[in-house]
Amino acid sequence: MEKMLERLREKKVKATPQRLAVLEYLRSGYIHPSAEEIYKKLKPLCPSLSLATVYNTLEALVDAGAVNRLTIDARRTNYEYGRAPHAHFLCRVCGEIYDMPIRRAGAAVLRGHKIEKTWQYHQGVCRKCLKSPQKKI
Amino acid sequence: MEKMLERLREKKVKATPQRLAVLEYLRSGYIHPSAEEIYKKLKPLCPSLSLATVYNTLEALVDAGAVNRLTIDARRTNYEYGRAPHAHFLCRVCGEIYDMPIRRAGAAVLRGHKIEKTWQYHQGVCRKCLKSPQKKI
DNA sequence: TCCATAATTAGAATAATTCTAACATAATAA
DNA sequence: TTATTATGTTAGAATTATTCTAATTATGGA
Repeated sequence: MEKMLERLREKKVKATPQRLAVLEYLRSGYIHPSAEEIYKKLKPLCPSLSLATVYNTLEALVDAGAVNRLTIDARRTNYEYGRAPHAHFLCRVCGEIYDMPIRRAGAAVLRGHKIEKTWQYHQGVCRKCLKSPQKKI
Repeated sequence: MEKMLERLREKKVKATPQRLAVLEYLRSGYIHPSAEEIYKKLKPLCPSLSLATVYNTLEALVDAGAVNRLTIDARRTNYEYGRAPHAHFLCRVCGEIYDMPIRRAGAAVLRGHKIEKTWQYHQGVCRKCLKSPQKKI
């Protein structure tokens, strides 16, 4: 946690109570909540908290590398504490997200979950944008 | 294309002009448009087309296995023609999506694109839902 | 402590997606 | 073919996740 605070300081992200609450909540388990879920969970503990702050905070924490943004579920964006790289599994019945080991694609059962589809997503800067000096990268 | 029509017939998906137009558009290139983009492209060719139909059609085509739904970009859902499995790359500067070969995670340059982050997503039915007989799976 | 900057807040605005209900079309039965 | 039924299409309204706005408040450094 101390390391994380240092990392935030380096990125000029102020360690406010709201941000620490969000970060601590994400760190508290292998969970993948949406912004709304985080807000509902923390609101009783931090009554002044607003949903906009949760969104702002998540953005700041993602930018600082402390939190991962998951786009596995088209209905909402989910977030997790930034641990070692791993894959994710979304249940198409209940919507639950599970952590998974990274592995090659292919239908199978892994950790008891029936895998029906697999995607691999990369993000970065494309070759066009790498060449165009007008946009800040 | 004939194979695809058969597959649709099997799934009881009627081959309407709107559906064929969407499928043909997706098949016409290695493209990853959003519902809105598909609508704007096809509206001049098919003036009665509505955006709701594009959404309905995409849902039917995804269910039939003819089209893939991509959740790489949190701002919108993208779609592609169902070809052989491959990975995707999202440029964080311009938002363009590129097809990529499947490979192990790790930062690198691939096809000229600078990869900064990688995710692997699986979808299916989780072990809990596999066991619960009340929900239809 | 004071100050400048950055963060928080509530509520309004936006935009992607889904829903609704009327109408149209296609498939099936008679 | 004609009638019947099921399915698909449509426009516009509704919903909902997310972003924006502008006023207020808190933070960290001097």
